[in-house]
Amino acid sequence: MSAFDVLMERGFIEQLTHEDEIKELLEKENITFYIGFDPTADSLHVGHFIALMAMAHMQKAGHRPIALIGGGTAMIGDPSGKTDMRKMLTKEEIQYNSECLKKQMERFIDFSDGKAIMVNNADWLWNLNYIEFLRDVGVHFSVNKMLTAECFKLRMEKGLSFLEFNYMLMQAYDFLELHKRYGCVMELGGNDQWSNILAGADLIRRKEGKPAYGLTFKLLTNSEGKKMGKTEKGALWLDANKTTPFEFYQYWRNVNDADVEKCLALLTFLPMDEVRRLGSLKDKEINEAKKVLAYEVTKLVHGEEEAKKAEQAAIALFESGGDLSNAPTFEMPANLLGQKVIDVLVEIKAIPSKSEGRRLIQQGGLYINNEKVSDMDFIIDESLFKDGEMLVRKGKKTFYRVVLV
RNA sequence: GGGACGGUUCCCGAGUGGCCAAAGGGGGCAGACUGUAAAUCUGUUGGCGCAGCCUUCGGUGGUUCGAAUCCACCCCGUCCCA
Repeated sequence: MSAFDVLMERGFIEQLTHEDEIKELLEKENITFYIGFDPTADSLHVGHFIALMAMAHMQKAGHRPIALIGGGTAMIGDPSGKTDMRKMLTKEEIQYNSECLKKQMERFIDFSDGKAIMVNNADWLWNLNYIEFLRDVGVHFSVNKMLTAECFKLRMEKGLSFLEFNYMLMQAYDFLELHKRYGCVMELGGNDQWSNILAGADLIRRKEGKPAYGLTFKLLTNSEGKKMGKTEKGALWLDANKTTPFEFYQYWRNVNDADVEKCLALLTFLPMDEVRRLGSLKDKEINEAKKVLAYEVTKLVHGEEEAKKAEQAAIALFESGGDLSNAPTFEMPANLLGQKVIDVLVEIKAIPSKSEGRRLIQQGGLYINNEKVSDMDFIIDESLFKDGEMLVRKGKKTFYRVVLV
């Protein structure tokens, strides 16, 4: 089975520059392709994870991936599909972020023995000569055409700075550069990158007279078409310090019934027969599929050990039994004993403000050791701790293990 | 550079001297119903020593008993003209 068939069957593909040619190419040859990641934050998130999965599938099929870190393009900022210009990052921030992304990617892709390449476009973008670049690359771009590009549509209403307008040229130039250096013939990316990918492929055809291809992935959306991978705290990060393995596990444990199969196909390596079987489970049964999904994705991102811990914690909290020690934990200094719940919870940062705590109690959403707290002045004392720990529950799904220290 | 219009609480967006912690929607949180799902319904959504008080409406000063609302200057954005 070729990489093309795998990506198609698992539902990765949204658009292709040349469907038939790409299909044939991926069947008959081992190619070099690239995916770019701009270091706009110090961690990758789920959106990037899809791309990494696609990269891994391609690599398994014998193709050579180039993971490009956009240290240069992050200096510009991609306006594609965004309503406003992003905050400009400093060179230092970008360098720091680049290092973080690099470490994360090494966990998913095998870079040993030249099986994959990692590059940073800062290496060639930071020292570009403006005049040379304009004469060399700029001539090949039509402003008229760019203005009609989908990726700028939103910005034609709210304003687009010249800085960001240049992003497309930078990315196109990357593709050309990788083509020359490594014989890279294909760029993959999220569907929001379609215009940029086309620009790069066009540039190679014009300047080199050689074919270049592009392919975009479906954005991870739920059955209502909304972007997935967002939590109340923002993105669902791959970094354990930004999104804990338990939170990460719970996110997938709670996906909509309708999205389970799609997620299994995109985010795990389970065989498609198994994916389809799990996806076809109905009603309560589908919870089994969700457990598999949560476990598998967490395993890929955080490793088997963390995945098991997260699973254990979930069993302990929701099904009773299992090992509680892996549940999210807060430490409570012993000198807080004798104070009101609200004060204690705010102090250990389990809730952000006392007003919120009062609201919780008023609405009957706070439990200690599974008993509802209805008294605003409820006192936390030592008798609540069994073996030095107490279980606080906020609403139905948020649990904290509080440990006395 | 000239002119027009804007900058409101997490987001969108009403408010144009006191009745404004500020309509409405989105999102969030909680409750009911459930399957740790979805949909639906209800409540809630600045902080605190919570029948009261304190801090918020781009910034700084001013007018006024009283300003998100009026005035001055400044900063930022969009549009039109140059």
